[in-house]
Amino acid sequence: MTDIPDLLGLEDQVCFALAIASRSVISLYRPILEPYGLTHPQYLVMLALWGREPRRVKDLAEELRLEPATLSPLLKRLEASGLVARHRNEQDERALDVSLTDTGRRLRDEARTIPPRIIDKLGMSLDELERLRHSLWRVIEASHTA
Amino acid sequence: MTDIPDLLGLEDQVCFALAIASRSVISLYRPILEPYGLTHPQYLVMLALWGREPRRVKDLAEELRLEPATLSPLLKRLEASGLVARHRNEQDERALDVSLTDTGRRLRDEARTIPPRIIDKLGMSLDELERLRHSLWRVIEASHTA
DNA sequence: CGGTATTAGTTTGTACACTAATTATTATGA
DNA sequence: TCATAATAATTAGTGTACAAACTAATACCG
Repeated sequence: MTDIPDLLGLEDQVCFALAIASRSVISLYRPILEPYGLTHPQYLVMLALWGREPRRVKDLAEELRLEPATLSPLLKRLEASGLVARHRNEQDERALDVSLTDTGRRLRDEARTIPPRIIDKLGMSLDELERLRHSLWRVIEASHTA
Repeated sequence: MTDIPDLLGLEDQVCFALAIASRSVISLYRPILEPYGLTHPQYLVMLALWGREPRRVKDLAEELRLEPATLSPLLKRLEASGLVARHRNEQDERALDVSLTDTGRRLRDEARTIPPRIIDKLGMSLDELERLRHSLWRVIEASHTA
């Protein structure tokens, strides 16, 4: 295996760049989301529910690419914040219907300012961000066929 | 604010794509790192130390873009695994010198197979991955001037 | 020189991400 | 019909990432 190029520099690793980029961008959201009492993962859950509700836990977990084990306490905290309600489904008592409260629905209007503020903070063109986003979904898909 | 474009679709968010891409790629490492008894963050620490040792905690934290609060228990566990040693610096007793053990140094040889295996799993060209990596560092830098 | 500010690393607390196990409900097939 | 397999969501356990607080050592400046 002497012909394996030495690719062990930390900054050579795409996984390292992905991890740092993810964390760095998410850290920009923190001060913006804090006044709404939301963490970034909670914000993503809200985005999913603003898009469509009511939803099953399993359905949300799939859309958010999370394990239900992660989502369960996350939803619990959102419910405790009064943004989300969870009710046992009547047709299938194993399932929960997760929906927004009125408060949760109204929050969408305020949340509309968030993406432009982040884009502003980054100072990158929409083109560039769009290209990045596409290549990210490219690698996500590649990782699922691996 | 009626002229703010509605950018609240979950999949429109670069941050979501970043989070999922990061997690997805990192999940590919898990079965590969498991036989070495390493988690992905621990692997990154090892990469940093293989690059240069001994190191201060603060120095490692900066290179890994981690908080010392995160790195401290992480190093503790690596020390417990026998891969890393931590000694109080003699010139400045506040500081630790973090170095590899012989076992830790030897692990580098086995680790050389890891990046090619991941690249193989992803089935993406080196060109494409390199372009991605560059744009990721681009956004990392942008987030730090924000 | 010595009191105070700063620094290095750790601990505590909270949230999250994954794996494994658990409980209750529903689907399946003999 | 009924025992068993599968499913939905939760809980428990481990590791990690960040923020705040803490302890001990060093730097600084009057």
